Amino acid sequence: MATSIFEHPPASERVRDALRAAHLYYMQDLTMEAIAAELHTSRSSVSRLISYAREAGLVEIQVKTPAERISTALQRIQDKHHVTVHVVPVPDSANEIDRLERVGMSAARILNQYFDSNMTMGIAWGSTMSAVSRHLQPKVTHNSQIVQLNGAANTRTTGIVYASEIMSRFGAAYGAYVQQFPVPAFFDDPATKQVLWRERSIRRVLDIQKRMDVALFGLGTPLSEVPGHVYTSGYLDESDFQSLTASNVVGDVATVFYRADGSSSDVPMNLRSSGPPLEQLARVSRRVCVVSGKSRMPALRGALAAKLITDLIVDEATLHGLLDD
Amino acid sequence: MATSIFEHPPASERVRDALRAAHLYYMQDLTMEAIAAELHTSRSSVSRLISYAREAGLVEIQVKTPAERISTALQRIQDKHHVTVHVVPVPDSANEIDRLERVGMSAARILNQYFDSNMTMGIAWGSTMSAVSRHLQPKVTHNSQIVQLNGAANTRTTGIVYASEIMSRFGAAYGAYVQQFPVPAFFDDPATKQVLWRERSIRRVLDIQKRMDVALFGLGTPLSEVPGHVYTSGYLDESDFQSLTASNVVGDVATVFYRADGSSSDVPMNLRSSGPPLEQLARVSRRVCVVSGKSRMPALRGALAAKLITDLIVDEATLHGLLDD
DNA sequence: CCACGTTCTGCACATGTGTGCAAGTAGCTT
DNA sequence: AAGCTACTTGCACACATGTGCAGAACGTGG
Repeated sequence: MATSIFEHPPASERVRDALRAAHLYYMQDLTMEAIAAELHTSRSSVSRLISYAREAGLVEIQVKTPAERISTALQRIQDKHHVTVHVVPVPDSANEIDRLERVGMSAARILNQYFDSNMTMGIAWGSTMSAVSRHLQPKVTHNSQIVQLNGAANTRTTGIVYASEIMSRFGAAYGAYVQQFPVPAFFDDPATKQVLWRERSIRRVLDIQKRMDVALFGLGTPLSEVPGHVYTSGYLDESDFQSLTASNVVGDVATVFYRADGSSSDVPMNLRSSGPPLEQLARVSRRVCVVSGKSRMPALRGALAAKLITDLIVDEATLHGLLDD
Repeated sequence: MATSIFEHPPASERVRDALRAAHLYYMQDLTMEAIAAELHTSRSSVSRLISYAREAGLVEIQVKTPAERISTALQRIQDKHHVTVHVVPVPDSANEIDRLERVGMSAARILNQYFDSNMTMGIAWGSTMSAVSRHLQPKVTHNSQIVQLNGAANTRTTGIVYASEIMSRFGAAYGAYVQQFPVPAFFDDPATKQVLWRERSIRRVLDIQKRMDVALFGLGTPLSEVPGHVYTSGYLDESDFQSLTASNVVGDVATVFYRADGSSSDVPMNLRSSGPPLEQLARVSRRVCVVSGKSRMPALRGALAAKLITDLIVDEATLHGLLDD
């Protein structure tokens, strides 16, 4: 009876039962009542077991759009940019907050198809990533890690709480090791960055970033009336904005800026940014971008032009704007 | 308003709505009530749409056993025979009929992970395959085909109705082309088989069989008190049974017999069988075997010894018998 | 234009599932 | 052994979903 020394019996028995209940429920279409009888327990316990199975990621549910259901306009976009588009249905009446929330939830579910054991996922931070992180669907993985793509400290706060909260949600959902990146989002002086980038502790993180299998990011935009987190929370000052405008920047990924044509070289701000150069990002084999809201459309067009995206998760209305090109 | 000339509007609009409803339900966790409001329809219609989405294979649900939950005994079996085992939970109290039904249902669901567009699946026939066929989960595929592995005619009937019913259920579930194999299960004279096998119409089918990507089969057993379909329905006569006994046969796959050690050469009956030689079967990249009931255990041991199986779907009780080796 | 059969819709009810709560249980401490 | 906390269980109820049925909408053919 005294078995608590082992990790197995207490929690593991629960997993075993949950697995069995889930199998009977989803694979054999038994009702919870019937399952309760088989497991010699009450129906409510079965309900809880199945909830647990879902929450623990023992059950995977996906909605698949048959290829022939994809509109030709969308097909053209996909072919042109070598991108897989996941359309998130959101009523036109929804406000930006709801929209972001729902896209985030869908993105979180879709993500589970792409992330698995032995993988490294790089993630940016921002309002979009925050939304995604709040809806992550747990999934058991081993030997996987999450690495932060760009620093979050700014002149007002260290940004640690905000970014690390996002990071740790990812870590918790996948049981992955979390690698933070404790540097400012932007350096005041490019030289400081150069120097710091030679530090071994920093290079360790940069190396992990270079080897990541999946990159997950939202898009920032300086143009919108509802700008991203970066543009409102003390990361940029007036001269920075002027610099971005002068460079014709339309958006950013992990605080690295690009123009409408997708180019990002010669943007002075990028020399001071802690995010990965976009050429490097483009070498990651899967690059998942989450976009919500029409205000991000110019940024999205630029990101597509820069070939930054392999998988795009976007709300319906924004996508429709894109189709009109 | 008059658009019924096109194939699109009538049925396709339904698919579109079903897809949207399913997405909102499974990916965004909305209640059917909320979805009804978004789609401007009643809650009951949404319930029906989502049912339809499930039935049409637009939604895929799978229960995944985390690797660390697999018992070491099972792990040993898997490693030894290079096989992936899917355990189907069935209460010990269940009778053989229920057991078969439930294993069949689970097998049908699992199968969807393995069969997709541009694939050819070979299937045997028998009581197990019949059970599987009755529970197939539809899935949209293109350019796929189902090919019958062995003939079904016998001295009493042409077996066409029985086997072709199984076949066509598979075809319907996957939208696949169905290739029947209109020959007897066993020839009276091996020479007849040799001659027929040279016919171009027959060789076409044999060629398709050789190129199949997935083989799906149950196991026959001559030993059981509850024998498989082949052993009870006029396929074999008294002398055939004696021949099998003399050859120490423990089971068959698609009416090709093997011994406990997995060997199948020198079994005279096989010269007259219409099924694919086991050496040929073993070259198929995925070979899914469905087994239900302890009576099939000797047949299962033999099939494992013959390395016929890459994926085994088996009820819990039968598996436990196997683990005691 | 009407009569007919078919399909679709929403209502009302039946069934199935989720959850707050109180009682019970197990492990641990004193 | 009693007392404590943390967790689990089943009940009763609230909520969510499935479905038979009657009427509406649609398409078809007379």
